[in-house]
Amino acid sequence: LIDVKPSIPRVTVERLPIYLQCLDEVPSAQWISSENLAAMAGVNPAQVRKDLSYLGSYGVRGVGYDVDHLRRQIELQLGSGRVAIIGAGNLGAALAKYHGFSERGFTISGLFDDDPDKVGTYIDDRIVEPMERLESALAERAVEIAIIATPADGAQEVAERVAAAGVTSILNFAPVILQVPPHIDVRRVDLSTELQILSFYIKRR
Amino acid sequence: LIDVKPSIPRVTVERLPIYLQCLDEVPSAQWISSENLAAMAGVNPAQVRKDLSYLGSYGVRGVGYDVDHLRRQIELQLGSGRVAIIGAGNLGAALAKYHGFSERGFTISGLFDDDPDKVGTYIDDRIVEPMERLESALAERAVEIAIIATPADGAQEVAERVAAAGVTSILNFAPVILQVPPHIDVRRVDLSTELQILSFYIKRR
DNA sequence: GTGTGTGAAACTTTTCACAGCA
DNA sequence: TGCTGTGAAAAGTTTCACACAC
Repeated sequence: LIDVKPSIPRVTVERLPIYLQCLDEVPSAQWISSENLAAMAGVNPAQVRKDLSYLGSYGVRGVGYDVDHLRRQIELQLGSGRVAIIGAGNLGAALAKYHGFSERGFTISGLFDDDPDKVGTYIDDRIVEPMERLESALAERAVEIAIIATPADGAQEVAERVAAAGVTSILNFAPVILQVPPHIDVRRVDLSTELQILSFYIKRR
Repeated sequence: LIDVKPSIPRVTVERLPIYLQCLDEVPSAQWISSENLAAMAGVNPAQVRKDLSYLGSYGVRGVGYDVDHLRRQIELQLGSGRVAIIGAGNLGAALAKYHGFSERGFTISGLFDDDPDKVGTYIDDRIVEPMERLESALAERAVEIAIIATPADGAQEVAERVAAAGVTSILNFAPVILQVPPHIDVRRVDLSTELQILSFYIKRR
């Protein structure tokens, strides 16, 4: 047991998508320095170099990073996958119509709702399926990520159902803190929370 | 110059909305221990105590925290404010219809779009206003936070316009990294980014 | 010369552990 | 006795600064 930690720090993982987004604005077949990329991403150049060094040594000293190669390496780490959206209300429907997911390699493989008036209707050529089919559909289609876009009061139950169906990653838009077993990975997106944080700093100027 | 830092750490500010959300699930006129609140929030009890101690000493030794009092204190810190939504597409419209903002004390004081077909229409009894009126409306209504829900290619320009109009806090849903002067506070919500982070950890199990 | 890769230093955040108060 | 408030230790993160490769 000599050394056992080649793993990428959590904070670095959270910055990789930012670098990828910045690289999209740079022409292919070009080189970029850590200083330039840092300016685009709004971070320190040393941070860029350290972050990218976790992926391997892809830079060239005296030159910088090959934009295309770097983009491919980051995409390789972050990957892609099959997602299902649970809840076809305002937010769920907006997510179903959003095409940014597929640009990043994610496929929407299901859209579920418990409202009988919505089930069977189409949102942007994607049919709304009944909640009864949730478990079987997730398993059949090998869905890896569940997006919870239900109202607050249904979210916990949905989380338990998708977890029981074998999904281990959840993106939660419902304004509740989900209680899940430790092997389930939850990320939270809460709109009011973001406004509250901004508001905190407005008061302290 | 003896001591000059009573300020609340950034990470603590980001957790306060979580505690507030947890407290909403607890009956009023009750007491809660750091251990219970920590379990609900998914953090360590010592962290809860340290976070809350930055707000002052509101706990009672041997008993815990008064739920109502704690809720009021956190709300006092996080506050409320007037927000405008720029972009009335899928996402902007969903945000305009979302009632969670007002439950947390935020008022939507304007919804703007540059599509002449949308201007003048109503989304959930809120009228869509033309982009020409953006600056004057933000100033007149003393808007403090701008929510950018435009496509990627319009976002940077919108950020510059709202900044020029005096708004110093931006919640950005467009999938670009905004370039803004340092006194502007930007928070980013990017759906693909969240999926990519989840996907990274799926690959490493 | 130019800009990466990386140890070491500085700083931030989390967790421990226990004194102190109801 | 039970649980907070908080110094001090541990862990994690950022930044510096410079050797080294192109």
